[in-house]
Amino acid sequence: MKNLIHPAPRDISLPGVLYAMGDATRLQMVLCLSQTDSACCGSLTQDLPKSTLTRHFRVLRENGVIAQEVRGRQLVNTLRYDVLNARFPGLLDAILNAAKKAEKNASKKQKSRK
Amino acid sequence: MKNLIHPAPRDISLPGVLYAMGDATRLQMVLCLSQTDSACCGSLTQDLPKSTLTRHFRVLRENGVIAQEVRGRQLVNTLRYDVLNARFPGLLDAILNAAKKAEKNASKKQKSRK
DNA sequence: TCAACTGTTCAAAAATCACGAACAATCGTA
DNA sequence: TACGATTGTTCGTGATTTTTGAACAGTTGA
Repeated sequence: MKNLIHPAPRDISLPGVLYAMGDATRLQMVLCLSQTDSACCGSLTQDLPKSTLTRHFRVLRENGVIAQEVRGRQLVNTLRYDVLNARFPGLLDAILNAAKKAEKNASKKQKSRK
Repeated sequence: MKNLIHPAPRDISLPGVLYAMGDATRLQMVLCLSQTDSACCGSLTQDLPKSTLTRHFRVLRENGVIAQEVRGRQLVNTLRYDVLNARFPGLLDAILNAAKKAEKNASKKQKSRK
């Protein structure tokens, strides 16, 4: 019933990946997936309406950043780590490291973007 | 007369940087600046209207990716390489390397994003 | 079967983006 | 100084994208 489109590795574009992660909410999602490998990020689920989350996950998926798999009545999201790493070596780690650092700083003091 | 706002290094946000580069045109600009260190990218200047270029450069500047300096009647754009590298180690190189590779592939065969 | 749960779709409002036209500042030259 | 050419900005409008609530659809467990 679900038609989840995932781009093939060769169809993952660099601007697409950067765009997908160039949003504070989505970056948080990716960071969360990289650490917990869980289906969903509970902390975000509480803050934003469902339809907004649906869209953010779709953007991440359509740009090749995550994979989504139907499991029962919920969707399991996983970071396409190996695929991304093969296609853009070092990129994901650099982003994740920077995001982790930024998160640590933010925990001391609130920050906003742009 | 010009009021060119440049964020301080500590105010450069990761989502902001990714967002700024998450656009094919702007990524091209950054790649161009990384290679030629010239004021402007001639190939782009021809394709897009001036007002659009103004906006793209502004997005890059306001998100801390480039610096703009008035020199006579033109603007000199430079990549804030050292600043970005200090703040997000490895990130810029990973992006630039990926962009270079993508550019090479694109030269054989036309590609589009998203 | 049915209620709870998870997520999608749809539509409308808000925000952002692209771009042409008019404008502003600077340079070189007379 | 005056003027034309050059370079880039600002503004307004239409197009596109994003957000979000409300209604809907599929799955699970009792």
